Amino acid sequence: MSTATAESRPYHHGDLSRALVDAARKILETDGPAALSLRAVAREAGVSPAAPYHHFKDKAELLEAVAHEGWHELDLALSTARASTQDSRARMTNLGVAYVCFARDNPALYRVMYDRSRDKDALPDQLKDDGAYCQVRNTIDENAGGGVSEIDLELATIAAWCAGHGLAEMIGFKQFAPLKAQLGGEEAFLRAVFEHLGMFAKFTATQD
Amino acid sequence: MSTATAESRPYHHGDLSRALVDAARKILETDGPAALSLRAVAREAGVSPAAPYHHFKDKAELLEAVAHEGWHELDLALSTARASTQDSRARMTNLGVAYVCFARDNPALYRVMYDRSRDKDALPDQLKDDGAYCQVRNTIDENAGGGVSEIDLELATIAAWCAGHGLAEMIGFKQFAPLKAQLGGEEAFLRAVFEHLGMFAKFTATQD
DNA sequence: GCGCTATCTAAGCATCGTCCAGATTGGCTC
DNA sequence: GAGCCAATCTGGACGATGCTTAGATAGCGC
Repeated sequence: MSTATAESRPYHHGDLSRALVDAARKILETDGPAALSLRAVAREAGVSPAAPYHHFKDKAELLEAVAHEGWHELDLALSTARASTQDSRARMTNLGVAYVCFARDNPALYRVMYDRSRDKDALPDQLKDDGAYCQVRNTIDENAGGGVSEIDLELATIAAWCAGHGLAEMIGFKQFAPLKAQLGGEEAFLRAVFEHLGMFAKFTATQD
Repeated sequence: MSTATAESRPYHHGDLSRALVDAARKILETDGPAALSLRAVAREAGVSPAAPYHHFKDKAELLEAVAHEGWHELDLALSTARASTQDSRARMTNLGVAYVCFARDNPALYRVMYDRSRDKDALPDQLKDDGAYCQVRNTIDENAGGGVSEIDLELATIAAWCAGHGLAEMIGFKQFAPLKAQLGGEEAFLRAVFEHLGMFAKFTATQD
């Protein structure tokens, strides 16, 4: 038959790549990373288990596409945070808080993003050029007034990024619950930790 | 037959739990986390695929045992690092370097350790009482001369731990290679990042 | 309107985690 | 020392997974 039945999709989907990525993200949000099988994605998209292989080489390549979207959305979140204040010290803390909040609000997506990175032993390349990593570096540079050596700037960015990632992975840990309550909520806890990090102390300590 | 053939083990292994954990660790080191199936572990231990279920409830419980050993060994590594110098500032950096080096030298084991933690949304409990986390907290307390509030001490420990974990997960990333070369090796790179973190700046900045 | 080719399905393979029924045997009781 | 219980281990099975292959379908350029 040339057209689909009332229930089923037409034989050719139209935009399966897009639909598969959307299905994957829906499963991630709903059931978490453990439930994210290629077959489940195909099921969610209403398509046979083999169909995805015409759009992605394997499961890893699908996850790569999902991760790519995640990094893009993280970019946006950091851009917003960076523009949120004029105070150079607060801006840096806001950036950190925004980073961790993104991970907290999209835990499964964030996990996929970093799992892919670890498999490749590398962060996505676009981060360095105009992405989230670049935003952190620029913010540090602005805070320091521009007179920082390239190597110091890079080290400070790495330090900040690692701290943010570590906190992002652990923000939900049960052991932190009492401290969060004591400090008046999760965001207050986050700010306190970031301020304790004293990162960029090298550049901003004299302004204290 | 009552005894085993020349090739095979006796019907009852004797200490299968131990052998299974060892087999799992061997597979982790040799082939990485992706190759770590329960069946492969059983194969490595020379036992049927169902045998492990008489010693561990499921695969997760086996991994839990592996992770437990990993945390214990991390404790030892940090103890050694902590005793390596009298200088309070250097001691803290040494602790961080030792942490990351452990992760670098046991990447698959470290991954299992944290994967288990994320599944439970908690670090292992013994860390708080007399384990690695406790060592970091004590070292910070010593550095600060003891006059730190409980809450500040906790925040600083969390900050340090998160930074260490973040760096541990990314130390192998390709993007850092040029910087490592420029600084004269991986350990020099590590020290530089940790010093840039300026963590505990709150407690030690005045000693600069 | 024809055919090329991208897209999709159906069926199958090896592997996985887990369970069950039954074989084996170490160690306690008498 | 004999006998039995319970812990341990095997073989086989089930459903699910990632991926491949052969063949069905249909959009699109000519």
